[in-house]
Amino acid sequence: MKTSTEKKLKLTSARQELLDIFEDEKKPISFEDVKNKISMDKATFYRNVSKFEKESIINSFESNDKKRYYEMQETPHAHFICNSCSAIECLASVQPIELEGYQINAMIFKGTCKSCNTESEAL
Amino acid sequence: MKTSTEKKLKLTSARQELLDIFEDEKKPISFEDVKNKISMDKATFYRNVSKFEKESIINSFESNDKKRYYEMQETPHAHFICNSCSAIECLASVQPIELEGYQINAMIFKGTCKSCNTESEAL
DNA sequence: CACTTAATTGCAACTTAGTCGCATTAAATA
DNA sequence: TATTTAATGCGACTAAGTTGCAATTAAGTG
Repeated sequence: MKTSTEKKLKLTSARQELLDIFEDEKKPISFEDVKNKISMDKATFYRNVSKFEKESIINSFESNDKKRYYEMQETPHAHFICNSCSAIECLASVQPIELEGYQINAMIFKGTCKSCNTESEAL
Repeated sequence: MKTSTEKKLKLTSARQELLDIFEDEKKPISFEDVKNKISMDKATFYRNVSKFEKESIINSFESNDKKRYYEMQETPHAHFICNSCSAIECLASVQPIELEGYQINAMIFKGTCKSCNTESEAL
């Protein structure tokens, strides 16, 4: 990760708090997911993740549930969103796709996840 | 498309209006896109697209702009969402991906589309 | 360290996509 | 055409995310 001076972002306590959380988490998280753990206001949360994203520190995408999910920008990988239980999984094994003329930064698959599949088979 | 009796859905004028629009459009549309063309209330729009989706008549997904997009469920295809201009394109050529244990119903790619790519190169 | 300044914060008010309860209306069926 | 049950319009509501503003704080400078 680049330092705050390189990015000309001040390293405030709110930002440190967020960076710690994002580094601990191994999957994308929404404001809802962290609102009880953090001490900052939601406006501060949103303003900071927005800045982090502009500086390429984190990535984000919208899920099925009208919420935006954020995660550290580390090794690029695809995501799977379950239409049944809304779980989000990171897919390390899926190879990035090439498309003439397009620059692809993210891949999202939707459908039914492993555990929801097994449940419905059991019926 | 299955008939309304098979689906036990009444074929109301609002539903006919929506089906006509979805058949005309060749790309996913949001409520915003059609609100001036339709005569029904927004609650009716949302209730109907929700029923259509349950009955597998249409598909939907969320875009970058916090809006949900709907389209007829015809030949399955991937979608591309441009992070720069928010345009949504249907990608007929992309082959569906298989993933052990998962059932994949939709594939979404995000990045920069052809025209936004060319624009930035021109600078 | 004290001083300055621009960036950041909290707060409250706001915006907007989508939902919900309810009384009214309109399909489908007999 | 009478009955029934689903569907509609309306208005009020919800919740994610945004914005303006005054107060605060990080970081650089002497």
